[in-house]
Amino acid sequence: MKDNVSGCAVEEAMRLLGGRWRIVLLSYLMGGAKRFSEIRRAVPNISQRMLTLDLRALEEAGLLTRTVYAEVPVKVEYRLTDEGLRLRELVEMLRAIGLRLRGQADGGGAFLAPDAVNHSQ
Amino acid sequence: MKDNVSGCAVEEAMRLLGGRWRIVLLSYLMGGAKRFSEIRRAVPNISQRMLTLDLRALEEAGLLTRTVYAEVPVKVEYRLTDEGLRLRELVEMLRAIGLRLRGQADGGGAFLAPDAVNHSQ
DNA sequence: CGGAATCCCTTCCGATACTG
DNA sequence: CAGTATCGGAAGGGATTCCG
Repeated sequence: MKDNVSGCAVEEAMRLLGGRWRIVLLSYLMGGAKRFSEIRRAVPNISQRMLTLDLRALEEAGLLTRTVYAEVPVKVEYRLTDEGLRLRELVEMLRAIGLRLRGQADGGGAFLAPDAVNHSQ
Repeated sequence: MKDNVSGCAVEEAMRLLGGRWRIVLLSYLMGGAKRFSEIRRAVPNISQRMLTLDLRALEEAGLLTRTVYAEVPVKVEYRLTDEGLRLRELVEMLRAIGLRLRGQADGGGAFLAPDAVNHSQ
């Protein structure tokens, strides 16, 4: 029996973004539109299955668009919508929190630094 | 061990806060220290079990403190630490996102529910 | 190239019963 | 009052294989 009175908005937001990878994907796409294989290379730890599922979920939520180019090798491009781009602040805040909770300056490798995310496509 | 090049910071943060209730609990505690039964009443949908587990996890992460008063009816008080209070901005942002997502929800049941856990002090 | 389908394991989460 | 213990279902997530 569902009773979303207590669920409040926070719960709904977490239901969309609370997975292991979704915010990571949003973070990467902050740098501009990417194709499937690019994302795979950038986020090697995610399985292909979860990448597809998460991208679809984010698409359905209106945070990104998926464009299929019917070329000979199929090309699919993912691009944040205006709505998705609004989450940049949230993404950076979560990253900062993660770093602070661990009490270190890991930096997470390449693309997660605030400025590194901004490779202008 | 895993390489974790793909966004360890965000992943770590989501691992701590990504559950269904934890940010809701933090949200409620933003209004000041509360005791166990108070939280239960404020967030009726959470099971006692999850309430205990989540509070312990947040305590272990240093986001709140748990104080036991050895009175006749035992009293336990939960209070956000300085570190926990820093998450207010994140909580507010997630709430805003949840509300916005709700407002533009397409198919999956877009009804408005009151935000019962809005204790933004 | 960018998936979809299948299988299987782990984690999350709720209900219930019991305790200091 | 504020837990703990135990069980079982639901959901999340990974590996592999097949397909247009």
